[in-house]
Amino acid sequence: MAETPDSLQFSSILCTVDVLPLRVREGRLEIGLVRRDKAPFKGVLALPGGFIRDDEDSDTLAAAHRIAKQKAGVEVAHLEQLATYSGRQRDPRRFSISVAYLAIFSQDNEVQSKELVWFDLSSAARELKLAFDHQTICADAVQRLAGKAGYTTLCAQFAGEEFTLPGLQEIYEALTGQPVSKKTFRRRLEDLGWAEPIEGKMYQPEGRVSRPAQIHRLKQK
Amino acid sequence: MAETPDSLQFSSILCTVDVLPLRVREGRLEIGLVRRDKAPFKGVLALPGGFIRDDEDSDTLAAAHRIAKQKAGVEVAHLEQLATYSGRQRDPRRFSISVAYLAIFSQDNEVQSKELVWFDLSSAARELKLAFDHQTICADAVQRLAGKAGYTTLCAQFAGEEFTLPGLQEIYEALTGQPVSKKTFRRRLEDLGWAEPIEGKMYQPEGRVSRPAQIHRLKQK
DNA sequence: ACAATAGTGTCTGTTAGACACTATGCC
DNA sequence: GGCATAGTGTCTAACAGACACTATTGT
Repeated sequence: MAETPDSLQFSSILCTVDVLPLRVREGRLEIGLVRRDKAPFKGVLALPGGFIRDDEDSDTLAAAHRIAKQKAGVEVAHLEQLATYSGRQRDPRRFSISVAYLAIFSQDNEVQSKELVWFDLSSAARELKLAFDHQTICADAVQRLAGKAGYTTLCAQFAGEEFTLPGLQEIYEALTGQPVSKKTFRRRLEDLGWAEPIEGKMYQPEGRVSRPAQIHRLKQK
Repeated sequence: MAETPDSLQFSSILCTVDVLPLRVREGRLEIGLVRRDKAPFKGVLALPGGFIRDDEDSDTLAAAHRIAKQKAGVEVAHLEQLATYSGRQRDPRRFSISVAYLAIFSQDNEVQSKELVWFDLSSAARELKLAFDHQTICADAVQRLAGKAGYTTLCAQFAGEEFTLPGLQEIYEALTGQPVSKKTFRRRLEDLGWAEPIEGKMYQPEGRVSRPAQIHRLKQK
């Protein structure tokens, strides 16, 4: 790694982190965007982001945590690195590097933020005009989420501590964009074996006239 | 992204790229490492890497290309971003960011390099003492390669322009670490449909007494 | 003919999905 | 009982893997 003289080690590269605030509402996968209040791209929709503070942040994950908390007001359930975007062209000012993180907000505690505006993620990736290369980043996120929904506990991150199987399935379908048969979904869950029922705890929404659903949680270990 | 005053935009963050030179030889997935000739970690095995030159490199991918070419001597068949590693602790000098790239060298043109020393990747990830957090990076690479071997053209990148199905299967097994039944492997390939035989072109190694194998290539489009 | 590897045909156990059925809550 | 949703049983068609078979080369 150390190939260049010390004089080169202070670079003029912009080091930033962008977060993709994500949630599932009413069966739709949504992303929270902000309207930029500064140049460049003033007034344009963008991912929330910020410079890495090498004095405050211990690493880029910590920077993502700081930015997510600051923009969303609540603690993020799960942060996961998506990819890093860079180039001399992507920021009109100069060469920039941005490490992008998926920031998953669970249905447990609603985001209360005046800054964030929520959009359907796949629409944002296809139709919205976003600042920098943020549209590309959103498109990559769609891919990643669909790919990992099946064989990881990602869906449960969106759900929160406790969840019902119909609720989890709704999240799964929002992430993949595909409907699944109820039986198939539950069988796969059974096989993976990372969920367990909370004995005797049921979920019945306000004024809903139907059989209540068994509440589950992630197994520890 | 622009939240801080201009004075903060020149950071003292070390921006680097690390490449993971990868190849398959005799059914083993190997990684090429260098022995560092400078501090920190002088004399220790490490991934080849270098600082991002914001004047020469158009982005981190270009930087990875430059470094791969420089260390390996030949053109790399495929470069793919793995992840980004960062922190105030990982480099003893100061806060550093490193974007890691998988650099796949095909069996078409052998790497001729005095600098690179080749190790079994999974052993390197488990047993070798490497500089910085390079051991973690190698472990992540093992995961990524095993995961993507099945449903992408990754194996074909290792093979090169033209390949035989037995050869491709050997690569697949090296990446996943698992044997596959010949029938299953070929059926999957058939279903995915991204390979096609080159009519009439066969492969017969020097002095091998056996039926020759049909040579294939990737379909365009 | 034989050794060695390429490539195929077929059988069988497993799995995904459709669909119909039962269960349980509130009115 | 009726409605709505939760959860299960079962059948079928597709698929994966094992294994044995055929094919093609050089000696």
